[in-house]
Amino acid sequence: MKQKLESLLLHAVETLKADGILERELNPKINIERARDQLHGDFATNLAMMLAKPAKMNPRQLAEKIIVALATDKAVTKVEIAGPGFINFFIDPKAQYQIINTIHQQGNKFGLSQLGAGKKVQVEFVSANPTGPLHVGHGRGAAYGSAVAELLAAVGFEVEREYYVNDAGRQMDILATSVWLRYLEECGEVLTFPSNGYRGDYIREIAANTHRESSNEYRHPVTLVFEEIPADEPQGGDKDKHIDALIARAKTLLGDKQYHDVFQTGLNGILADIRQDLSEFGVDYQQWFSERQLMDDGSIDEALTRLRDAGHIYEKEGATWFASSQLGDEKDRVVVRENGQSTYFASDIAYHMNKLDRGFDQIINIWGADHHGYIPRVKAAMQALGADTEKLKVLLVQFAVLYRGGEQVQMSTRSGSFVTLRQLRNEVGQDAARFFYVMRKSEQHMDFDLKLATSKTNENPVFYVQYAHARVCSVLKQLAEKGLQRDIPAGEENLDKLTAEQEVALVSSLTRYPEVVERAAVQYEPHLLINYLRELAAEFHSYYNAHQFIVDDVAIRNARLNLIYSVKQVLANGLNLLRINTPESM
RNA sequence: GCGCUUGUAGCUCAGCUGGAUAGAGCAUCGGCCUUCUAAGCCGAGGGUCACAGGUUCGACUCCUGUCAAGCGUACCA
Repeated sequence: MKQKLESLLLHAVETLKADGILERELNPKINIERARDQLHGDFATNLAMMLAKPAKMNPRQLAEKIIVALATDKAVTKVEIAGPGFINFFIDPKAQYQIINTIHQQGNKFGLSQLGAGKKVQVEFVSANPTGPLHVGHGRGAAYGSAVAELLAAVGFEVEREYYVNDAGRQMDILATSVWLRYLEECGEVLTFPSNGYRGDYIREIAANTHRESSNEYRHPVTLVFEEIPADEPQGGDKDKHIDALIARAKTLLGDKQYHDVFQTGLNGILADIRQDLSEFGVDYQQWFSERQLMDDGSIDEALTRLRDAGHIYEKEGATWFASSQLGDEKDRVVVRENGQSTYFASDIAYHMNKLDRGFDQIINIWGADHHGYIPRVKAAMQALGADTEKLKVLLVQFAVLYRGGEQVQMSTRSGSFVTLRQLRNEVGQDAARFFYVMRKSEQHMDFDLKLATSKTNENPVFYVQYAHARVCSVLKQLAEKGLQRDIPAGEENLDKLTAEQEVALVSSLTRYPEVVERAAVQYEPHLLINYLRELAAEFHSYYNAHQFIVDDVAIRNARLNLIYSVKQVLANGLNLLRINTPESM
């Protein structure tokens, strides 16, 4: 419909040019939007106001001329000038009603498109360090990232979902050592757990499993383990020196092979948990990409060599630096430390080189907002590698600030005091959690009161949308119980009987669905889809209360049933896209 | 200090990429179930869109400045 109006207007502009009213060189962008108010018809354009100045006419006069030049079209019943110079179009309801038939034909394919034309897009999200279970902060990235991925897939992109596993670095050593110390406790050793170790219960579980499976294989007496280890902070020492010494001790006492075993046990245990958690949350990945692999297969060396060859690398104070400040970053960054170890950033350069080599047309990184300062250096690295930085899109997700009954909940993986995603899912339910996370714009700071979310689950808007779906199902069930059947062709023939205010509104909303999906996908804003579903549900509930569907008049009955069936279909399509269930009864 | 993000109803948030009278949920108040699910509907009150300038036919939306909040500003990951 929009396209049709656009071409009508383009023709009108050409006519005016031919008549000498408009200058030949003018090439206006035709802007057509849906009218917000029904009084203003269905669509409106601001064309006359845009052209008023170059044409040296007042907008309303020009609008009149445009309308005169406009070719007539069956679907357009009325065109009028309004306000400062809007041209409003009123569309024949009959043309709009066709959407109901379209929805019947396309079913769960309605709303899908080929906009993406099969372009390859990678969406990397969550990628939380595997040092503990996912907490509610990660949940937002998980829900948002998967919604973005699903939307892109729906509009025809070939999407690959990826989780970057930070399985290298000091944090992981701390994790391995924490597991080992808990394991020693399982063996019966008595020790003071380092203040900087991971204290969560999940570490004890992993340690207990290890002990069950391997008995005392990794056991060493505590006296040996802590011999000449610098004091921990609570004992007046330095917590970092303390834990680093313990890591080194673990490596010597266990040897490479056994240390690696313990390390791997910890990593696998947590990763398995994360994987299961996400899968249960409706988030599935095609790829789990290991940071350690980049080190082992020489990718990091290769990336640095490429940067060096391109003249972006220099040595200073014993370290190796990437001259990112010349490519838009605030300052240069270390890639290889004085001690010879590469930095996390070096891994990330290699990782992005790898992504580029995999031939994606678009690379989307979804990061926590606390990483925003990181964007310029990654873009700088991509540019230095000779890539188009436009290929990379970083979407930031603000963290939710957690409250419990008005009091802020502090979260720290290290101390083990945090609310896990799993707890949240169990408390508020799968659908509510997903819906809630995606409901708000991703860059919006979010307050999340757990007490409110858990105590008043009925107020969660997800039920409102699901309820609309269930109500339609219920009507269709009632129909069968009354020995009646939905006559689809009869409904199609009588769509013009749908003249009630609520019916017109619903039909108009149904026609919007494909546009909403496209917009939500292209702008990476799944909350637009949520808003749409809430509006559609509201219009349906309103309709439900105002009119009876199973009426004696066969023509009206079937027309109405076709309409509400279409509503159910679109609600289901939208909820499915968001991986939210569509209950048939509630 | 500098940078990024945000500031809209009592609270939590939308506002369709510059359009017509700024919307919804919760909370408050008043109505609607002997007929398809009341997890619903109908209605009322509630706003200096942080503040001040600017850009133009028109600004919650764009620009500048001020104020406030969160985050960042490592040879941590």
